[in-house]
Amino acid sequence: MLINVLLAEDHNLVRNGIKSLLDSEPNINVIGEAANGTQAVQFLQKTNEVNLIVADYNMPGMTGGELITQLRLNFKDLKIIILSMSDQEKHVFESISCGANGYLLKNVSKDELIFAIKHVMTGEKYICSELSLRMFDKLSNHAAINLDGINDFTKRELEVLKLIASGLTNNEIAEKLFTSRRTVEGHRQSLIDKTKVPNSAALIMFAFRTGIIN
Amino acid sequence: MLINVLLAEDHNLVRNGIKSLLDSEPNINVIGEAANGTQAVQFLQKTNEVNLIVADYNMPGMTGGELITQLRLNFKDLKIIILSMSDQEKHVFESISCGANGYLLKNVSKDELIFAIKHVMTGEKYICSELSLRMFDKLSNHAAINLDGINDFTKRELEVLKLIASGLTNNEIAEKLFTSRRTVEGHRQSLIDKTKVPNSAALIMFAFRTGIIN
DNA sequence: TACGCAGAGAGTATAAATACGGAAAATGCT
DNA sequence: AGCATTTTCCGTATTTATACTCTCTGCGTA
Repeated sequence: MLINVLLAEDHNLVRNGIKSLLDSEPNINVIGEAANGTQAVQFLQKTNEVNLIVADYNMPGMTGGELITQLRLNFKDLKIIILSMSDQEKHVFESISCGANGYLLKNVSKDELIFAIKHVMTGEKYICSELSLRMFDKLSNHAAINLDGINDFTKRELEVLKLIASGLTNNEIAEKLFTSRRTVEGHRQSLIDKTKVPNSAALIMFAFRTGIIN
Repeated sequence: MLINVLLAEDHNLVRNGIKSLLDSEPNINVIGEAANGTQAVQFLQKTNEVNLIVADYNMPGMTGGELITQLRLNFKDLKIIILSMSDQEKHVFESISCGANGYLLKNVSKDELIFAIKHVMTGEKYICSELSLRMFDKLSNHAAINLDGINDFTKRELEVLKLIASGLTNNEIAEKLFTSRRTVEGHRQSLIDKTKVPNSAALIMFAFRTGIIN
């Protein structure tokens, strides 16, 4: 199965490098190149042989999100892999939610790029390993503290904690729980004491990190 | 570069299947097989030619975590890839934190298995794409609100937001930023206004969910 | 049964956050 | 350069949170 690839990247040197990498792979054929989003769209309109586009997130003219949206709208079966220098989470989220099938950092290996292309062609999504591991770290940090068992809150305290997090004041919480404001304040206090944080804002941070809230 | 692999898996059929997959790959050589953790350790003690072990998480005799810990302790340079049917997060966390270099679900493709082996041999960690995407979903739930573009904070506001999150009071923040408490309060207020939340606790929640803080 | 202990509930006083209002400085756009 | 907008800054009044201390109740146990 031959995969026809369109390469969209504004820096000549980078584009040529990637092209030569892909050309050395028997099942992958770079049939077009573009230096910006507009060129890429024009190329796709001329021919319908492209299976997959590998596009830089940061190209002049339009943002990565705009490009993806437009591609997804006009070329339904086209697979889209975003190559980016940016490890900013919001770019990853934006790309995927706009319809990209893959998101790779520019420091991926040749092997990973080729695997990603083949994987995406099977209909799956792919996020590069480095980003995956970073997500893993983030999640495991949350989970790790949870296992430390420092936090033994009472049911009532947990109840109050969740209501604080949802933005209610002590008074409102008191009404909801049919008790007095002072009692709620007491619970809030013991939550703060137990977690050894200085105030409510930090309490929410703690609860979030430990996975009590999410 | 030839990679010598030890295959540890208690089900004969599965083990044979994986062996035939790997044998068809030119750079990978399955030099040993084991049906449980003990056999695997014995094999490794007899020869020091194994570069990488592909081991099932659930084998009789010892738990996955125990096996990994023991391998990591006694065979320092050995790369460890865990193959598992379990997508339970805690197994992934446990495996990686015990020293595994990779964690794959048993439904990975041949291509992904081979890529994972090569990737791990370069010294990197690898978690299979399906699990990565699941983590991504988890995190993107938090970040989804981020794309709504409600939040266009000024530099100053972001600075204040992070300090609030770290548990400082308005006064302390004021000192840190060489400004007055009233100014900080103003920033806090506009943060609350912009995010349309009722108070600071909810503000922290918002910031967390949108990925501004982590 | 008496004891200690932990959770729930509460009073008082102080510190801090929030609402409302407004002015100077910086910035962006013709 | 001129205008509108945003950002930064601050004052006063009110509401809310925090600190400290205390009682009451249920529960396990010596």
